[in-house]
Amino acid sequence: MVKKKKEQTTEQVILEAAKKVFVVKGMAGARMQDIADEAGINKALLHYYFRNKEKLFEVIFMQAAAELFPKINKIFDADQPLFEKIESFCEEYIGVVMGSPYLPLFVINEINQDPEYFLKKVWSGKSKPNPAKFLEQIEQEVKKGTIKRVNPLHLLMNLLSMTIFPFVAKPMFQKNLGISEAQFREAMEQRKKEIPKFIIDAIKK
Amino acid sequence: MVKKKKEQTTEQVILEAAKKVFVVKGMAGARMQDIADEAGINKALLHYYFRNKEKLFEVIFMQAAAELFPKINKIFDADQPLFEKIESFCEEYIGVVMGSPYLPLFVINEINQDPEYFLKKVWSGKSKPNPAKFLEQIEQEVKKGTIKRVNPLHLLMNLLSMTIFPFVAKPMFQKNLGISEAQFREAMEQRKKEIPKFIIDAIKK
DNA sequence: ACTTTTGTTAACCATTTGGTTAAATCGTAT
DNA sequence: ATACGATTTAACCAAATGGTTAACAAAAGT
Repeated sequence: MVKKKKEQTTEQVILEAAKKVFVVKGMAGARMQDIADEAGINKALLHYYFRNKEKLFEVIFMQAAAELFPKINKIFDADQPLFEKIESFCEEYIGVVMGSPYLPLFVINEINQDPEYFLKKVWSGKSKPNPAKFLEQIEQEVKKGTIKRVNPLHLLMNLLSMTIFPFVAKPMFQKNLGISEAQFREAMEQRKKEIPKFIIDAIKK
Repeated sequence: MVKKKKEQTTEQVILEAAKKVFVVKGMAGARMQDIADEAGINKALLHYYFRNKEKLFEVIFMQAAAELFPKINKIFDADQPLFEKIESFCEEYIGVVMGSPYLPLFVINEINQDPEYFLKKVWSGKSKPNPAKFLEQIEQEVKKGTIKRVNPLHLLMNLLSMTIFPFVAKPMFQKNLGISEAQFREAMEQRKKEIPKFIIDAIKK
């Protein structure tokens, strides 16, 4: 479990290890000793760098949130036609999440554990996703008559669901459908194009 | 926290309390003392009825799985035209989950924690979902030319994603979009019709 | 009536776990 | 070399937590 490249600072090694453990086990299930072991260091050293479990968790959680949410904003707020926006969202977002497939479930899970904390800590002003513009854009297209009369909220939910859920339910899908790691990756790769096609087919007139 | 109707047996009271606590906190986060308190009993009595935490958890988890999975089977295996099947799946499944909105995340989460255990314990023969028939049916429709050339796997994923994910990400959606409990319920009620319409629009020729 | 079984409790125990301490070691500037 | 702060460790501590024990009460047989 230990790999200590001399190029990395101890703090980086700890953060990597903590991320690995927290993301898989969650705040409640993670053990400080496990993180120390994973980092190849002493437990006391862990507390030397990060005063306590909560502090360490906060860093990891914020890091994870920062990896997932701002991306959404940038795409939704972009100045782009609706269909292109949907395409680039799927392309980029699936790309990001394929790099860390366990992040979405981790974040969703911890939000569920304490939604208020999340609201305050993560979205205190800056990176708060603002889907209003995207919803507005959908409504515009409806009025222009370029797409069917769809409820923007449901369209947004559909887009996010189809993009994110397969990663959240990954082990379930794999065990149930007998899908290997490679096959899963391939399927997700396909979904970058499949989802936009599916959505556009559903809403275009 | 305590409500002890004399009609209920102690075991039932314990199971209800355990479900409440486990579903919200997860196996790792749940405390036996919390469950005892919630049930209004002594911690020792908890161990009298269920030898240990693992055993109690197993009962709750199996119960939760039994509440979620067999439903899927019955609908997917039914003898019904594809479009109707999609409609009745959304209608019934959203109905079920609205009754216990936290179950899906709980189950998904614990499956993630140990996929092998899940495979053995929950799907040992009987209630194992078998989407093969549903996938086959889609392929038939494609060959008949009644729907577009869609990849059945992706269609299945899309259906499940759109149906289940909003419940999994419920607090996130609520906090982000400023949706009240009532509004959420209303939106989910709409989705019973919205999702089938969306899917059918996407795939019908 | 009384004996046995079942249900329930308070007090206790052992282990796990987050966190601390004081001493040792390493790097670097003087 | 040596002084000194930053880093690292082994040993320790206190609280939390899962689980047990022994005594007691309530039902159920007899």
